[in-house]
Amino acid sequence: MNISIQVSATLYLKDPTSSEIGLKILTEGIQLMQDLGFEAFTFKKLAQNIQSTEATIYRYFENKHYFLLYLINWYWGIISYRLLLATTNVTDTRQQLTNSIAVLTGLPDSSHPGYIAEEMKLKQIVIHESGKALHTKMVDDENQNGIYLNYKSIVSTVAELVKTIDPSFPYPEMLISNLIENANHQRFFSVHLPRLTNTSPEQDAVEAFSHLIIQKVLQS
Amino acid sequence: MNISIQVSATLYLKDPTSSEIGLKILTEGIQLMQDLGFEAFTFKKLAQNIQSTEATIYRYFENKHYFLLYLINWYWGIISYRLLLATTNVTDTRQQLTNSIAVLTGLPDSSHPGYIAEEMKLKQIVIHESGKALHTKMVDDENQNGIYLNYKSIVSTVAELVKTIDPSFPYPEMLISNLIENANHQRFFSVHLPRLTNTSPEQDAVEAFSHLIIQKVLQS
DNA sequence: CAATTTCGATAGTAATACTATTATTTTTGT
DNA sequence: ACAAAAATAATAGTATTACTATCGAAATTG
Repeated sequence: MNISIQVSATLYLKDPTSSEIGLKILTEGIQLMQDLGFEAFTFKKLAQNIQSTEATIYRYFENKHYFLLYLINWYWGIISYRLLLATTNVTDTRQQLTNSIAVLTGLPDSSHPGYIAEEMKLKQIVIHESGKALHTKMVDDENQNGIYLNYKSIVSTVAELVKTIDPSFPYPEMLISNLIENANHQRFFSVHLPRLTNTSPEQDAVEAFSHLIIQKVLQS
Repeated sequence: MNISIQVSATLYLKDPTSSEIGLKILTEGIQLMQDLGFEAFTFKKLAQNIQSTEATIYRYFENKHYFLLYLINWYWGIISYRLLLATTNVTDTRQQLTNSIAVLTGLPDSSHPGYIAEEMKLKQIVIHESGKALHTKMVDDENQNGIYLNYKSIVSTVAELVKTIDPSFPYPEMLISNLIENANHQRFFSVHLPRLTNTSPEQDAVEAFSHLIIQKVLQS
């Protein structure tokens, strides 16, 4: 497992990748967050799962809100890395954008180089729980503390590609943040509210939809 | 205040529009939900605000999750009504779609006929809290109980317009649910994470973006 | 191997999300 | 107008959550 991905230090009290028990908090915590959902997830239950105590987990993370932010940040760190892989040594900007859209809206493929075992679980957590992490009264303070830098930098980087391809397009950041959020939403809908979408777990159409939007909307 | 808008009866134990105190629960509850956010909102605080007791509110709503679902359902009921107003007596399907997109992604205008006082507050609640209502482990049960019918019917109705205009477009429901969700997301970003978007509270570009997408993507 | 950090075990607190009981007030049917 | 029924206020109580505090034992480190 590769946890050397960059996660903002303001998200933890003690680096969970620095000890055995910290790593157990992460791996079991991801699993439990997925199984129970954010609301039912507690540090007490996690402590029982790793045969430790609440107090120990509180030494690593301020509370479960920060724990969730850590996981989401970790996910976007992985995506940043994937974006880099998908665009380096690609000379054509249009191709760079196509590859980036594939990373942002497609499904992770375990045959990819640099595949990270936890990625699928983290993606599920992002799909189901990231709204609860973002839509709080603390969002402005957290933004000040740099907690969304990973995410903002991804949107900014890909929006730059859009600007290069079509400098006349007036909404590059909105377009990209929309495609990212939409991918997660539609995958949630496909499982729980299928009449709201045209994609399904069997026939995933999210990436195709995203490419179509990009193709139709940008002039080059 | 017009509360005769249709809200699914599975959302309440006793109809809050049927009594004085029920109406106070709604109007003060909307305000408090907006002020505190879903996490900090409690029935105890609401009871204090309306000079009543927790037990009374529990007679109307099972818990605060259902109360939030009620408010969101109410909002989509209002939007349904607006959609009807915006499309009746409009003969051109393309114009019907344009008007519908305006209702779904534009800002409510108090000069509109049938303006409902609570609408702006409800919209804010939808923007900030609806993810927390939807992304729970109970979503499938709630869907079975018809709680998302208002929302699904809106997407379905507008997607039909898309199908009429361009029968070859493969993702009508995805397109519409995306534009709806995106409008709320971008308005949140514009206030809290402005680098993720190209709209601002002063210069709202969400509706323009939505029209642009529709125009570029559909062939007619 | 001494000093320091880390951890486990236990206890405790304030707040939350309810449920229950009962007396009083309000509403309703006739 | 009045008895019966329903709704409400007041109060109390419970289980769980989200922490904080303390302290001795174990592990790590310099």
